[in-house]
Amino acid sequence: MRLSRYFLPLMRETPKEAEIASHRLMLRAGMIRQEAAGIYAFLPLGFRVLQKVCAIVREEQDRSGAVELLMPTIQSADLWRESGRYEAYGKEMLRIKDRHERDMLYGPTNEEMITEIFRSYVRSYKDLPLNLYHIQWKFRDEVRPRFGLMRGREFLMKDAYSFDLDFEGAKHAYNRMFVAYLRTFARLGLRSIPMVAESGPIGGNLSHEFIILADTGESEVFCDREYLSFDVPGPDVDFEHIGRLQSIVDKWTSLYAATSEKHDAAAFEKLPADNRVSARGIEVGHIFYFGTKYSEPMKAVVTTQDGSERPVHMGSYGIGPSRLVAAIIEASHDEAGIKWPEAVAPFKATILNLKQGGADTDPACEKLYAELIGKDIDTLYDDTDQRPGAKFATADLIGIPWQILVGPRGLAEGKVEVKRRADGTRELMSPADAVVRISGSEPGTV
RNA sequence: CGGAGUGUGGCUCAGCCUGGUAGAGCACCUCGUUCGGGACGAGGGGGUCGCAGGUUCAAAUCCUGCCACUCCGACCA
Repeated sequence: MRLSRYFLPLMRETPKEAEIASHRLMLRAGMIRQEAAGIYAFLPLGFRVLQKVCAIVREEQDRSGAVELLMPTIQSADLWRESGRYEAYGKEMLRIKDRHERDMLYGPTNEEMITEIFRSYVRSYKDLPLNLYHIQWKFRDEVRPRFGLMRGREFLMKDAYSFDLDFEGAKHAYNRMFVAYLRTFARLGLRSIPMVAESGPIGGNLSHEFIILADTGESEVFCDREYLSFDVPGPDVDFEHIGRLQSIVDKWTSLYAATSEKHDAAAFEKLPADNRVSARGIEVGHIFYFGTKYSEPMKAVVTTQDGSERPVHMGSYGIGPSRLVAAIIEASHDEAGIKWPEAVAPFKATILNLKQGGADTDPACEKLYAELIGKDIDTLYDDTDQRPGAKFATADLIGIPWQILVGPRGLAEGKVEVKRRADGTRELMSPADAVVRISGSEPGTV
């Protein structure tokens, strides 16, 4: 992409409403625009990142055995009356009437609808287990939206719903998501820690929040330092193997980790002092098992082997990709701007023509640009007539991982300078070596 | 929902107390000079001062109501 043809409305000054780093940087980098309280448009740069986050979420959901579909944002109130939640949900639910005065709503979540879909088609225990998910916009009319995308009213959510014959099956479904979440966040360059969350009406311990540590996190969290060095399951993890999956989950739930609501100060004090991590955290995922809470009232039943009917055991599993975009920035930025992990960077590389219009720099940039595009590397070519300093500032602000500086000084020796945004390293190399270096760089780490 | 604030050009803000022709910096447009860490000169465009009512010869400024947004607290991917 040539910057001169792109739509990248940068801001040099910080809009006064933005208090936290991710909000400030997303506005300054031209990623989002607020349209109303807690409601944002994704501008091209922000949309690219959002799509990359979604792609990774999707890949890991698919890998774990979940099946994607897409449900609508607008739902009928009747469905919610069946589950009893229409009255219970309160003012957070945006209620709408259509032209025939029918009660509709903008979905804050989809348990009812997925249960309705499931019960319409599934009759036999042989069709289980099943996990259906979608990535769709949600609306929750929060009393007080804040922190930009971190706590918006409209937000993108990946929500998955599992259906199993019994508790044992549901537990395996839960474990699949547990491991898929560990992998998803790791691929996004984040270290997530599963923390015990409020369990549903069924009880037990089958509810976890996935928290990432960040100084500007919204809640206080406590955990054992050892979590920070745990290995994340690799891409070859066998999601069908009940025992192996369980042992991974057991390991990741063996140590102390809790949000402030579930914090047990006495248990925490028993850890060696060096192991006590007390920090701020951002919730980026939440999984829970809720048994037959919806399947019973909504009659989502299957016929079992002995011919009887039984309500299915369900669980639901949420990740907020739009919040994740903000969370990644909270976890990785500096004074100059965002430092994207390569896996989600809007562009992998940028070429900065330090003398636009120069007899030597122009053709050198064009050649580099063509080579990177030829290698299918997302590249932003800054071909504007800005001064070099402004180009550096732009590249740093929007956080492109690899910056290729093409100026007369280097070119005189047949070199360009390659800078890595995440760690600030710089190298002088030939343009051909720069292309090789960037195309061969390790993705997924900061 | 309780508390505290803010609305003046695209952005950051001054002007309001003490009413009298709407300002600055950045951004934008034109020309020229520049070009390795947010350039310089000259010229130029752009604002129903959130909305409605009131007071006044006269309202961005004073009064009343409304709306929007932000921040702090209780709730949530």
